[in-house]
Amino acid sequence: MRREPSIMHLDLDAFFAAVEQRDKPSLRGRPVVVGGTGGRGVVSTASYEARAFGARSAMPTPEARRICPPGTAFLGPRFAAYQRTAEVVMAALRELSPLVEQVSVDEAYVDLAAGGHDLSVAGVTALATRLKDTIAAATGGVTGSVGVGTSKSLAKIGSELRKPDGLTVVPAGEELAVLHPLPVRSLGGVGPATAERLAQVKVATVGDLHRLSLIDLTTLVGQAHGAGLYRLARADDDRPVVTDREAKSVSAEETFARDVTDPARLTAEIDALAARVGSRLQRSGTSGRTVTLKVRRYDFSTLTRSQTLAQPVDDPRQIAAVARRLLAAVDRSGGLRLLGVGVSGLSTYVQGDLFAEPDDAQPVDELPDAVPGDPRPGPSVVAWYPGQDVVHAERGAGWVWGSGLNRVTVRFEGPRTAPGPVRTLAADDPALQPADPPDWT
DNA sequence: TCTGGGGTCCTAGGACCC
DNA sequence: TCTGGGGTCCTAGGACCC
Repeated sequence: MRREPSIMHLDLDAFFAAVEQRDKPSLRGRPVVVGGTGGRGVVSTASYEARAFGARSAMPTPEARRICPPGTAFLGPRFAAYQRTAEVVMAALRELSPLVEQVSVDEAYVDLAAGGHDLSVAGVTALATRLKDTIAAATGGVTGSVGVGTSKSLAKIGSELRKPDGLTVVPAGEELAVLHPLPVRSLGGVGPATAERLAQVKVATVGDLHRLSLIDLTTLVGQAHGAGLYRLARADDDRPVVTDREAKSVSAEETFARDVTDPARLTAEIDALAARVGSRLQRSGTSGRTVTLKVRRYDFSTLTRSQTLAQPVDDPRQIAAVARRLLAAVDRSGGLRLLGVGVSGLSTYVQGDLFAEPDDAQPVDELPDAVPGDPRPGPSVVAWYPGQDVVHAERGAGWVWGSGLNRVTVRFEGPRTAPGPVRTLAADDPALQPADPPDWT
């Protein structure tokens, strides 16, 4: 918590719908719902006119169609248009301070202390008022709600307080007076499950929360979460505004219009998802070691299966190969509603001869025992080409294709643009060397 | 005519290592 | 033939956010 209200939070109002109303004047003043328009779609954003009829984000679109009047516009999203508009807004924020943290397309924090501003209440109020005008003018009428406070959480709560087109400055010293009457759901990190647990011990407002001990709170909702809420209830929040965070995972998923059983179709879907993930990884110059498959069954039960590889991947074919194997091990009877493919454990792509292709590889019979006669399996990574070439060969996982005991089929990493061939090696091939001789002591 | 898609963070158990 | 404890990695699931 700072001594002056120097953190600003901006939240664009009903953003997707507002862009649609800006671009299509006939929609202005009318209920607009943006989101999936199919039978399994959900609402991304409802305009305020549509909210008056009960339409909400995350509501199934068919339900929104039931409750909204005739004449309501149901539109699929145009992400490129939203992105372009958001960039105009973010540029306006960067005029205020170099420290801008974009949290999503339509939301950002600004550290005003890094911008050399008058941080009095009057000063930040005038600043925020000018900003709102600037945004409306630059975007052609999109409005935003602004909160300014002594911490991120107070700024965010401030921007929620008077929506749409609102402005709230929480002066230093008034944090608890603002916070305590609010429902616990106002705090970031309190969703339906946490609110329900808190309700069971008669905690409804942040003020109620303030009366719980740290021990009670962590017992109720867990270590990290409890400690975080304990601090938030006291306006104790020193999280900095950070310019850019590295992505930790990349994923793509798809809900099918109707449940899918056909194995060929499922394979094709996995390939398509892996292609999207792989190309995004390659475009961002990154790759990751853990491939995750997500499956939602006909009954909405959802599970994930993941595998961590010896080396990071960004090649769609490799990602797809792992995802397909993971899918093979899950029960698909009854049909699948959704498939997803993700890559995590990201690292900046390692360039160079590490991925060069070996020019020779020969067939053989058996993997070496790590210790002759010892029944325990050898190390999982069985082979490295001397020098630059890497062989991924893991028993029972990774790049072993054809898991017979007597031979191992190994995929050689090729250059990024052209993955190497699949070959079969034998254990007495001099190229195969245990990477890490085990130490049984 | 049920419940998207893209993320982040946390927890818990087991394996493994020292 | 008795057995601690900490740390890290991996997997799976859950809560939450926009």
